[in-house]
Amino acid sequence: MDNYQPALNNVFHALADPTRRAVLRQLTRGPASITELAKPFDMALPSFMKHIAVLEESDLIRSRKTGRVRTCTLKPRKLARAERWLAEQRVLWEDRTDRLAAYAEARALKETTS
Amino acid sequence: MDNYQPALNNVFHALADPTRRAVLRQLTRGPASITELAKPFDMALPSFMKHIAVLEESDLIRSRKTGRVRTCTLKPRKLARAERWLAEQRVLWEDRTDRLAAYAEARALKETTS
DNA sequence: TTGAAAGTTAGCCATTGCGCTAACTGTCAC
DNA sequence: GTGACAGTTAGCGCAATGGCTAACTTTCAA
Repeated sequence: MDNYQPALNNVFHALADPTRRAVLRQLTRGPASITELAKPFDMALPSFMKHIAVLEESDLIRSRKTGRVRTCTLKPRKLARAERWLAEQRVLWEDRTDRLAAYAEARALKETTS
Repeated sequence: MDNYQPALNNVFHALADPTRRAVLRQLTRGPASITELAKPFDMALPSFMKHIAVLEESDLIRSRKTGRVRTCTLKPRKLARAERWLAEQRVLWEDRTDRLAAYAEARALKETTS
């Protein structure tokens, strides 16, 4: 079932912000430093770093510091997990609508033949 | 690009709460009334109804009142959109890792033949 | 060795999120 | 028509979110 699943809480929360989604998208093109990632955004660095922290706590990215530059990398496992949860709901939903459609069809058929 | 996309903000925010995810899952089994949906949760009704409001504002469910009972229905279009966004990122990332793998392989081959 | 670059820490502020209780409005069943 | 049932409204409290500035640390390059 959907018992707790705190990982999903974090991941979906992280995804709920457009800045963070844009960062993830940028990281699909490869690793990047904080300032590189921050460049497109009209935002003070400390504010931006909070977004990075959220992404890292949700395990969607990893970051490693060498010298004075911190490099971020995408960590797509949790992204895949979120996708799987959504796909699962869709399947449940589709199964149900399929059954409904089949039922309706059977009913309609019975109607015409009776 | 990921320009704004306020719909995704709402959808991911809605999905970030385990109560709301559980409600969605329940709704895959078919429409249900508010009190029916609320039953599994140890929560006052007004609190629960805020969750319903969030789900409705994010366009993940629809609700309609007849008599004194309000019935909720899943509205899976936005769920599909969220899934698509995630799949898109995965594809971008996989493309990139494929190219990297191909590059590494080509390099390794060149190494052994030189 | 000194100045700029890249982060980092600390602290402030306004808004939103998520829970509660109390009291109210309709509707249904008897 | 009266009581219970299903939901709704209003308002409170606290923690988290998402932005800011100011000041600091560490590293690199000239």
